Amino acid sequence: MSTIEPRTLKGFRDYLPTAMLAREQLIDTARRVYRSYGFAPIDTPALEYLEILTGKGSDETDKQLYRFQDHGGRDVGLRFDLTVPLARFMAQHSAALGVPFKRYHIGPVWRGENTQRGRYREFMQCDFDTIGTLAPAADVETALVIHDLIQALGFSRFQIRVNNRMVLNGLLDRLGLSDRSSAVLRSLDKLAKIGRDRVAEELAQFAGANPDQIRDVLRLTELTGDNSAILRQLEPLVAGSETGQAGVARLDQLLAAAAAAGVPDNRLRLDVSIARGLDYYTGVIFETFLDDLPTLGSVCSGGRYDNLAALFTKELLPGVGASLGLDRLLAGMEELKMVASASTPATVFIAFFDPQRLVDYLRLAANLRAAGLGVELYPDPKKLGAQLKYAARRGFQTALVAGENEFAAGIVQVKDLATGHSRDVSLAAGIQPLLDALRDSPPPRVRPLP
RNA sequence: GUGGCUAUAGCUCAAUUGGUUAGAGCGCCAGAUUGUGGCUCUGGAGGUUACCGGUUCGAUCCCGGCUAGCCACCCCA
Repeated sequence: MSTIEPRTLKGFRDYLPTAMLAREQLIDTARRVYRSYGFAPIDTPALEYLEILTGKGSDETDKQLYRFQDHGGRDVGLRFDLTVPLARFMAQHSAALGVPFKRYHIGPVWRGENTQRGRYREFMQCDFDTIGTLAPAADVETALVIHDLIQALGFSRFQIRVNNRMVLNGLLDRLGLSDRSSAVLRSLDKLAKIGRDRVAEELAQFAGANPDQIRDVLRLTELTGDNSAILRQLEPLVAGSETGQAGVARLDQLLAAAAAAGVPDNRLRLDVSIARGLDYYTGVIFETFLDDLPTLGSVCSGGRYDNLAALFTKELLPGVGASLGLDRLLAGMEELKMVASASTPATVFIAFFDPQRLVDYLRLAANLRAAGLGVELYPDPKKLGAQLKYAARRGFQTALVAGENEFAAGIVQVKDLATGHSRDVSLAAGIQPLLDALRDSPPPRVRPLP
């Protein structure tokens, strides 16, 4: 009988324990950081009515939607991100929730686009957003969360690039290009990659800009210096545009506040050429790049969107937030050797050494688990060497070895699997001395870069 | 979605101008005086050369298709 070839769809992946432990640890870290700012968890369905999802991001995102008819003939789609479902969610529940509402949402999203390193068709996003306030404080807080998050995940060399759509829109308004802003921004965004000459070409070709307009847009690319220097050079460029000036003011405020809150200047960089992001962004925009993997793309992006919920309700529900691309970040961390090779979540290994003592091993394991430790008891009374090898491979921190001699003496051998050293701990006075011996910090599963 | 490159054991790679039983290292399993792993030694398992088809006396090798991965475009986490 022939077998079915086991395989997975393009862009979809299996996760083995080593990868999954790392994923779960990243999720735990994100959850901890989000909660520390008061964001509360929500969840929404993977599947939405198609009309909820279409027309929210851009033409491109509509093309990438996984869509089909369900068994009842309804047109449905898999969510493309977590922000559009949030807009729907808020329109439905804002009365019950009240504003401002801060939520985080961790879950998979699906995009039917071509795959590459760090680009998958199914991937996990970890969003946090603040809904129902236009306050600059919420923008600042978004930057702080991104910073705390990436740092908590073990990175020290990264850059959050920040810009504001109002600055760009104000400038384009002044130049009479606002009706072609998407095309202009798309070209401008490629600056770092294709250079200013080709940006100029594209501006003429795709945005129909005249030479004067092109020259003025390209002035944006000539800004140099630190954040405050760029701000000063930006001011004259938006002079006369109320929107543009407001945008510069908000950037100024954001950068000053973030710096005051302890974000180093080199980690939060004003970059007027970052423009992309989905069409729904209206204010501040964030993108986060790892210094050591600049080609990986942004691992945490977001911004302010003041009109998104307007598609679902007449109520004014502005929002600001960002999304951590967990799977992309993990792909980067694997490349940077930041992912530990442990494949067990437990730290304590108990060797099944004496076949007559199963009950004693089980009791010991139970006592340690009751104290909050992760404990695995080997199922077979195999050769001790083989058991220790198994334990070391899996990444256990400590092995407990007890045979006839130890039981007779009322002790257990506590073996540090990293160093190979072991010592005897008495069980005569109860489990506490053993717990003390095991209390040493558990192995880090993700190593920070030097 | 478009274009290019690639595809051999769990992983990294070999295999003379297409030639018969496709190899190595690492890993895995089992041993090396019946209580201690990471070093060493021995043995073993594991491949319809991604899959389907074509050319040929004969295909891992040449051709086509398909699937997947990577790169660029596009876009994005």
